[in-house]
Amino acid sequence: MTRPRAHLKAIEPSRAAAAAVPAGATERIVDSITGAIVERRLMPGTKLVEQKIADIFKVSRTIVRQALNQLSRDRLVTLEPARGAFVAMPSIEEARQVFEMRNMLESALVRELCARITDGQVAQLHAHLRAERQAVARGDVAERTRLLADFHILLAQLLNNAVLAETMKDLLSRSQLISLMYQSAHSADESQREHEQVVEAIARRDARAAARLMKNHLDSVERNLRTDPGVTDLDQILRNED
Amino acid sequence: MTRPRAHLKAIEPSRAAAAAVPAGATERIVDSITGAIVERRLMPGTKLVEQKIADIFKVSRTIVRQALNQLSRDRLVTLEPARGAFVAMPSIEEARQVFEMRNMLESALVRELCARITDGQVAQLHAHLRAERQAVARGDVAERTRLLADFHILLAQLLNNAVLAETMKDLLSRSQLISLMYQSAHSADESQREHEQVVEAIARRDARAAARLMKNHLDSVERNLRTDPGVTDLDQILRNED
DNA sequence: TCAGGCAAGACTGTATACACTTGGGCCTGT
DNA sequence: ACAGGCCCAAGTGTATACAGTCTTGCCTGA
Repeated sequence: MTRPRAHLKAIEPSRAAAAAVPAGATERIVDSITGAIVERRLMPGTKLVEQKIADIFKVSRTIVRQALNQLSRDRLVTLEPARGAFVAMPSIEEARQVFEMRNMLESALVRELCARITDGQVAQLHAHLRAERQAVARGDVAERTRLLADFHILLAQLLNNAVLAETMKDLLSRSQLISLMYQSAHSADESQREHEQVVEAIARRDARAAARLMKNHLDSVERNLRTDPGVTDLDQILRNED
Repeated sequence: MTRPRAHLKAIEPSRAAAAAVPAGATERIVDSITGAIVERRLMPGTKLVEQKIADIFKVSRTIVRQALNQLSRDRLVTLEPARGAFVAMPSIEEARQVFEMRNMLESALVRELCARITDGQVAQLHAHLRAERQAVARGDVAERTRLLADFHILLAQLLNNAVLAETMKDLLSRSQLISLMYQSAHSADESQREHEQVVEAIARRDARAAARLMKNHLDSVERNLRTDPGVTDLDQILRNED
């Protein structure tokens, strides 16, 4: 089983984050790589060589290893003993499990939200939807992807539950990795409209409808995954010169 | 704010796990410390000094740091920059959040289980309940604590969902830490009986009842937490000579 | 021509060394 | 007697060195 070649320029410190607190060098690397993965600049299967990353960020391998360990706990990276770290390639079965769990959590989440949400929070949701619409309209892929994921995290945050929100973040980054591996045919446009419907139901405090619409949304995303990976090792080999 | 003194003998390699695969030295340490925490041999707030742990396990600090990092991501350990690692002291608010999330997840879990569980799996549950009863009857505190927690993890496993099961493991160890910090008045006996009721409903494939009973169970556990920490820093100082 | 094996390079895993920060005891001055 | 400040021990944070393992390309022999 061969692996794609690494194009590690993809994770360069990108943002002005470089000038940020020198503390949390590890976190800076984690964020950069996470970003690179969900924004599809690092493809699944790519090998992440410690020394190269260390050079890019001007730190020692010690720090890089810490970062890779964290990423492996988020399941964005797979560590193979004595072989190295690779961008994860979640299986179909794992995808099923992630979506099943999201279904359970998010149905319960919106039901609870209907019981407790304030008008101010509804306004927050509407503001988020507006941002989503704009990003979709102007075809800003990176931004719309981020916003469509953040929608679900925002729902968790509105319950004032950091524990839940953290879990949602994990599930969402895994979901994004899954979507890009199994090239979702689900259009951003469709997702966005489904978000609108969910919020509408929440605004009405209609728990039943909200839960049903959320379930539909998640099912629809999952159903639109291609059952054969859009990204295979072999596939990567054939197109790794682009 | 002063901290209790460390009695780090509590985490000695304990089991014959020492003879296990030499690979996964890090994991061995994580397991030992996790065990020591949930079995109350390490109290919340205890400082975990890297070199001492390294000596106990005969490894370098490098390995210990990896282990402590993992534990901090499980929220069993808190890392304070340049000060060290401490057994976590979850707040009341965090406890609320953990139980709220468990409520959402586990209600949905048992509902789903009612729809899909096989007779063989019901038998597995009955076997587990039998083990619980025996541990409670013979007053084996460590074992009954483990089994009462494993019950919830077993439910997740029966759905054939490793992602969910992993999350449940996390939530359960956090719950155990919470229970021991806020000295639960909830008797093992009562918990055990509530588990019986949940399983009975599942065996009947009565989703409504199962979800309701599970919710009651979790609420009852949470309600029985003392709202003032049973373990305080000060408290620890006063009794740290025992 | 091709399979098998071998050796060199690349990379990971662990230990160790060193710099820096923190906390506490001791000393001094009032 | 007590407050304030200095200094040293303890411990953490990072880099580096070294040992072990895996990969790959080359060479040999059939």
